[in-house]
Amino acid sequence: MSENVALNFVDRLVYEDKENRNIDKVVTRFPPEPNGYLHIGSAYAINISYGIAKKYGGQFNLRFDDTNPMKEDMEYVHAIIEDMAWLGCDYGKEPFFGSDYSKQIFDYATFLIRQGKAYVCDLTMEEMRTYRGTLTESGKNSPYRDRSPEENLKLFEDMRLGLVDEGVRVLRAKIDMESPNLILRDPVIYRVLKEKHYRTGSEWCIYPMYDFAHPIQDYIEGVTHSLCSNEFINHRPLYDWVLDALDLKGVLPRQIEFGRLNLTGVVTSKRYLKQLVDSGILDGWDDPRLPTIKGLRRRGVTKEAIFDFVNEIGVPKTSTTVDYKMLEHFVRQDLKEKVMCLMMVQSPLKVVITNLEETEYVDVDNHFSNPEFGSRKLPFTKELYIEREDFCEQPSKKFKRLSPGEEVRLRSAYFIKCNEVIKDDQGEVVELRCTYDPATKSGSGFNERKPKGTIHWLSASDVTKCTVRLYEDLFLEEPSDDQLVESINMNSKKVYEDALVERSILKFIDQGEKRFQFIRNGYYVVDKELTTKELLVMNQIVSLKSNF
RNA sequence: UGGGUAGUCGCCAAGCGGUAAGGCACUGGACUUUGACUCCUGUAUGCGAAGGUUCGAAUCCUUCCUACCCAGCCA
Repeated sequence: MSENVALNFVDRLVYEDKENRNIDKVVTRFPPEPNGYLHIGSAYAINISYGIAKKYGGQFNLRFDDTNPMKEDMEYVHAIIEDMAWLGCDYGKEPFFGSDYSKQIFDYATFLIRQGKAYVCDLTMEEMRTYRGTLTESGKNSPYRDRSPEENLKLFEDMRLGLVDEGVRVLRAKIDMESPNLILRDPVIYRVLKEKHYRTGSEWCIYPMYDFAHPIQDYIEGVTHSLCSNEFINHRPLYDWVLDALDLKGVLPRQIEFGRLNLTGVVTSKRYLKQLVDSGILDGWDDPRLPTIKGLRRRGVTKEAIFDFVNEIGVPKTSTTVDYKMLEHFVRQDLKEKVMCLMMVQSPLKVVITNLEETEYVDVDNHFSNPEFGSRKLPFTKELYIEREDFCEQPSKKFKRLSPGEEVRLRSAYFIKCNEVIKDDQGEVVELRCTYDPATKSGSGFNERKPKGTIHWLSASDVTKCTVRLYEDLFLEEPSDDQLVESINMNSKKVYEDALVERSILKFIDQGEKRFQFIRNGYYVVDKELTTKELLVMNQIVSLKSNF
């Protein structure tokens, strides 16, 4: 055994447990309910369980926790499988389904009944709430608590046969109505649900509750460490109670909880996500502003960046709210070495080089530091475009771009000097007349003057139009429960329909490149959904950092 | 007011009785044909608070304070 370098407290617990209980194969699992889409918080949870399994050479399962026919759907199963594949987490050949264990779980329930540890209860929901007591007052026993195993068996069978209506009777574990932990006050472990299940159809009309099903599912799969988020910490005694009451043999699973991950500027709960998508303000589950895996993917975030990010966060014991900037950092970090650098202008401003007649081709590096990316030729012509924001008629002293009478370098080309500003009737600048200095050619070593700055540009003869979409935080402040939709930052999406990008991008896209750095603008990805033969649509993945 | 979990820089987070790692963000500077990248630089005499034990405490003890979770026939 190699020396254990504990990554976090979960790792440490697993390591000790592995030694103490002589576990030779660590098995973990990720158990999503197929009632929504995976998101960054899921990736974080997956990474913890997957990471542990991988570290100990064990096994990692994907299991659909589908014991509630009211909420689950095959659509989500497919979506989750697709996202898992994209994330590249290997969970063996096939995913598992909790619903495949229906019969076994049912048999365990009858075992419990025979042991006198579970009973059928006729209390209504309201009555049960009353009997349960409160946080400070203990509960009292159900009048049905002492039914005989025989009677319970019969009643439970009636439930299974569909002879009992929903809400009329449930199966409860007989634990302790006086427990200070409300979870242990005779929890319901089976209820009647006559809804069609998306996989088992109407084969069953009773379904186990999470607290009963989960430990059994874990046990059946040989899961040794059932890692889940903090909200289940109060459930652990019940998890252990079930395992113990069932008198199971072999290595029993152990539940360990970790803190949830929250990100500033976004929400991750399925309920909120659904509300947002349903509001119609977003463009669906894969809206690039959403922290869903599909959204992040469409946004252009790489899985490498996601995993670097969640790994850096570690495994906290309490829930945390991490600054979104940290994710952005890892996105830039990942992309900067991977993608080529092209030039794009979001809001073009025409520039005419008055002293240039003949087109000249200049050599432009495809990457800011890595020569392996090669270079390309770009035409330097009389008519150019620059970024509207790179010109200012009355600049402040700190402005390091183009202004009247000042000189800047066009990247990889020449210095240009602005001599004349042409405006339309409204007084808006529509064109700049500039001269270039042939002596200042890029690479010539010219250093007699320093330009104000270096800006990017495009030749009017060598552009292709594209739509560029920029994103900001979906929420500027933590939204409250009832103000979720109202709290949406309506400026979170900005669309530039008149953006121009150098034509060479089309060639690179054909060669399979989807992500680029647009110099001085940021990292962008081709939007697969919106891009057509006629129209190129790009999403900004993340901007470049800027001190300006 | 019951039970549970947790409090280390603005945000994450190491630390596990020997004198406060690291990352993000931010500062200042160097470099620069991306105001990028990179590289330096600075940033908790302080670890929720107060006591105590100890030669020595973020680490052990006591009390207190704060936050989060639990009263679904959801997961």
